[in-house]
Amino acid sequence: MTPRTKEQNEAIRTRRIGQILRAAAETYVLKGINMEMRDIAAAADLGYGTVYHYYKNKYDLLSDLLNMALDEAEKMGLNYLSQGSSVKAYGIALLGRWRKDPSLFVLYKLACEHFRELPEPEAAVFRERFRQGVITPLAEALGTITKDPRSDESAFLIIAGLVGCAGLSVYRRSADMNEQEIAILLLGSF
Amino acid sequence: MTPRTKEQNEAIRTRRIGQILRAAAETYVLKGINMEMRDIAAAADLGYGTVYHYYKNKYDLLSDLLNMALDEAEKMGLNYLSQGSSVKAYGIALLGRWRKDPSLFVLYKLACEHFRELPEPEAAVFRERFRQGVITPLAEALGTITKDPRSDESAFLIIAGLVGCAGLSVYRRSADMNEQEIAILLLGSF
Amino acid sequence: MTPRTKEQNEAIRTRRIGQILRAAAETYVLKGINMEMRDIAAAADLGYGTVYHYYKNKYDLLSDLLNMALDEAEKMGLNYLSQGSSVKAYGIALLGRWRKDPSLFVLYKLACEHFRELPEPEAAVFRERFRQGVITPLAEALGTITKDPRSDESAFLIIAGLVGCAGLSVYRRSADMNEQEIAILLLGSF
Amino acid sequence: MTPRTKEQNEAIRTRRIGQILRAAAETYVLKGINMEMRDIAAAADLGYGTVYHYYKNKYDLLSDLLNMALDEAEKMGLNYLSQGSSVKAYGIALLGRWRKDPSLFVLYKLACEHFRELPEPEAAVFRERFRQGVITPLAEALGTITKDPRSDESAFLIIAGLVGCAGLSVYRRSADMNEQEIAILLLGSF
DNA sequence: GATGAATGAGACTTCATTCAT
DNA sequence: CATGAATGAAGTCTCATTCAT
Repeated sequence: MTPRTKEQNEAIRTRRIGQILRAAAETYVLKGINMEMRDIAAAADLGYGTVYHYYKNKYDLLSDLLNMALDEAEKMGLNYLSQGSSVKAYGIALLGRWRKDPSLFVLYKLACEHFRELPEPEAAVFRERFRQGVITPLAEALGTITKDPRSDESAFLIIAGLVGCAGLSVYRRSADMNEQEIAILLLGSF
Repeated sequence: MTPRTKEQNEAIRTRRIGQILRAAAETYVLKGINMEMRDIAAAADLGYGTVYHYYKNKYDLLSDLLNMALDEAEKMGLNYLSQGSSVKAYGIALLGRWRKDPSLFVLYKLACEHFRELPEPEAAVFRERFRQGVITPLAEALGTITKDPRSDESAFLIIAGLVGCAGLSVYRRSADMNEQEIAILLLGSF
Repeated sequence: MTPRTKEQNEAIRTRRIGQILRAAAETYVLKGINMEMRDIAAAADLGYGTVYHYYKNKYDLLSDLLNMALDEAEKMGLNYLSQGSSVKAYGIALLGRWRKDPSLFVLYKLACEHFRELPEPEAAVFRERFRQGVITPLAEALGTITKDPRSDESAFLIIAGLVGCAGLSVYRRSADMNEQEIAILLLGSF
Repeated sequence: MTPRTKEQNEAIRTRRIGQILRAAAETYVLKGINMEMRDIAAAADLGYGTVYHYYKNKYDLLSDLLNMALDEAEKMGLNYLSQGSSVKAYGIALLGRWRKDPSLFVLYKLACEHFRELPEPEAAVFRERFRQGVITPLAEALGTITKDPRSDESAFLIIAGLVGCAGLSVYRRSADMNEQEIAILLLGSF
C-alpha cells in the first residue's frame, strides 16, 4: 500500500537530518550566528525548502544541533571523568573531538558565551543543561567540590581557555590543530 | 537659536562619539554581531538618527571602534613588552583592561575569530594589523623569534586562551573577573 | 500484486473523489479560503500526495466542488420553483441542504461574495452560471420578471440573507440550525 | 532640540494609522483574508516598510482595525438601542455605516463567521467582546431577555441576515446599497 | 492507485539607511 | 546638531506542486 515503506522513509529522514546538522555546524563555524538558511541548505546539497521540511525555523534547527551535541558532551564526561581518567586526557580528547566534529565545538563555543545569541527562553535551558552535564562533572573531577557557589568556576575556566585556543584553528579551518601546545599551555598542571 | 561656536560643536562631537562607541561595545557584548543600530542608539541614550549623523553606516562605526581599540592595544604592547616587563604582567594588564573597557575586549575577541563576521575586504586589513601590532610583539617577547612561519602561533594561543577565559565574566556582565585564577591557569609558566 | 479490474479501479476513484470533495468542503467551512491541501488530505484521511493524484491543483479541486454543487443547486431550483412550489418551501429546503451538505453551503457563500476570492478568469464563469441557474429562477418565481436589469436583486437579497443567517450555525459546526426562526425572519412574507 | 516636536510626530502617526486602517479595510473587502501587506501599503500610498513601522505584522494590524471598529460598534449600540430608539432604526443605521465605512462592515462580517480566519487565541477575545458589546445589547432591545442561553441567537440572526444582504453591494463595490429593500425584508416586523 | 520527500515561487518580516524637519 | 518617520533590499518562512518509489 505504501509506496515507500515506513522504514525507508525513516531512513531517509535520519540521513537528511544528519546532512543538515553537519552542514549547519560547518556553516556556523564559517559565518557565525548570521549563517543563512540558504547557506546551510547549499552546504547540505539540498534545496532550502527541504531544510524547512525538517526544521520549523532557524532556531529550531540550532536547538536540535545543540541538544545532539549535548548528548555527546555528556557521554564524554561519563567516559573520561567518572572512570578515573585524568583531566588532562579529557581536555586532549575534547580538542580532538572539536577538530573532527564542528557541532561539538559550536556547543562549547556558545556555552562559553552563555548562549547569549540565542532567543532567551531557550538560552536559559541550555545554560542549565550545559552546567549540569558538562561543567559540574569536570568540577568534581577537579576535586573542587566545595559548597562554594563558585566551585564550578575553575572547571568553566579550563573549558573556556581550551575553546578560545581551539577556535584559532577551527575558525581558520585548518586541519591541524596545535593540540600538543594547547595541552601544555592549559593542562600542564593536571 | 544662538549658533554655537566651533569649539562648542567640536566638544559635542567628541562627547557624542565617545557615547556611541561605548554603547556599541556594550551592545556587542550583550548581543553579538547581530546588535542593531537601534540598540546602540538606545544604549547611548540618543535618537537612532543621531548615530548616522556621526557614522555613515554600521561597519563604519565598528571599524572606528576597532581602530581605536587597536591604537590602545598597540600602546599596551609597547608599554609592557618592549620595555622588559614580563609576559605575565602583560597578560594580567590585558585582563584588567578588558574588564573595564568592553571595546578592547571586543577587538581581541573578534581577532581570535579572525574577524570572520566582518565583511571580507575589511576583515583582512584588521587581521594583518592585529598580527603586526599585537601578536608579533608578544611573540618576540616570548623569545620565539624563529623564521618558522608558525612562530606567532604560541603568542596567539596565549591571547586566545585569555580571551576565552575572560569572556566568561565579560558576557556574564559581572564586575568581578577571576583574574588571579586565570593568570595562574594560563600564565603560570611565564 | 493481483491487478484490479477496471470496475474496481473506477469504484475506488469514485469513492476517493467523494472523500476529497467532502473533506474540502468541511475544511473550507473550518478555515476559509486559506485551507491547505494538507488539511484537506488529512480530513479525507489520505496522504496529501493522493489529493494530487485526483486533482491537478487546488483550484481544479475547488472548481469541481463548485460545479458539483451547482448541479445540485440547479436541480433544486427546478424541483421547488418551476413546479408551483412556494418560495418559502424553497428557502426552508435550502437551509436543510446547507446544514447537511457543506459543499452546497460553500457554493452559496462564495456566490454571495461574488466569488471574489477565486482567481478571476474562472470567477466570472461561476458568477454567470450561478445567476442563470439559481438567481434568475428564483426571481421568476418571485414574480418580479420585469426587464429592469435589477430584477434579480431581490432574489439575490433573499439568498444572501439566508446564507448570512445559516452561516451562524454552519461556522459554529453545530448540528442544529434554527431553521424555523430564520424562515420566520426572512421568508415570513412569502 | 527636537527637529520635529513631539506633537508633530504624534500628528503624523495618527494620520498614518488612519490611512493604513482605511486601506486595510478596503483591501479586505476586495481580496478577503488573503490581502497582502503590499496591497495595503499600495492602497495607503505608502511604502510597505512603513506599514511595518506602525504594525508588527498582518494580524496586529487586523487586530487594531477590529478593535477600533468594535469601539464604534459599541457606541452605535448605546446610541440606538439604549435610548428607546427602535431596532429598525438601528438596522438601517448599520446598513448606512457599513456602506460608508468598510472597517465597520469587516468587523460584522468576521463576527458572523465567528472570526474563524483569525489565529485562535485572539479570535476568542473578539468573539466575546462582540457578543457583549453588540449582540447582547440588541438582544435586550428585542425584549428577548430570557435566561435561555440561546436568547442572543435571534439578535445574532438579524445581524447575520443584514450582513449577508449588505455584502452583496459591498463586495460589488457599488455605491448604492438597496437599503430600503433590505430593511423591508429583514426589519419589516420590528 | 498511494504516498511523503523534495522543492522554490512568492509572501512575510527585519533592519540598515535615507531624509525632511 | 538631532531626530524619528519612511523605505526597500535582503532574509525568513509557507505551502502548492512535482516526483521517485
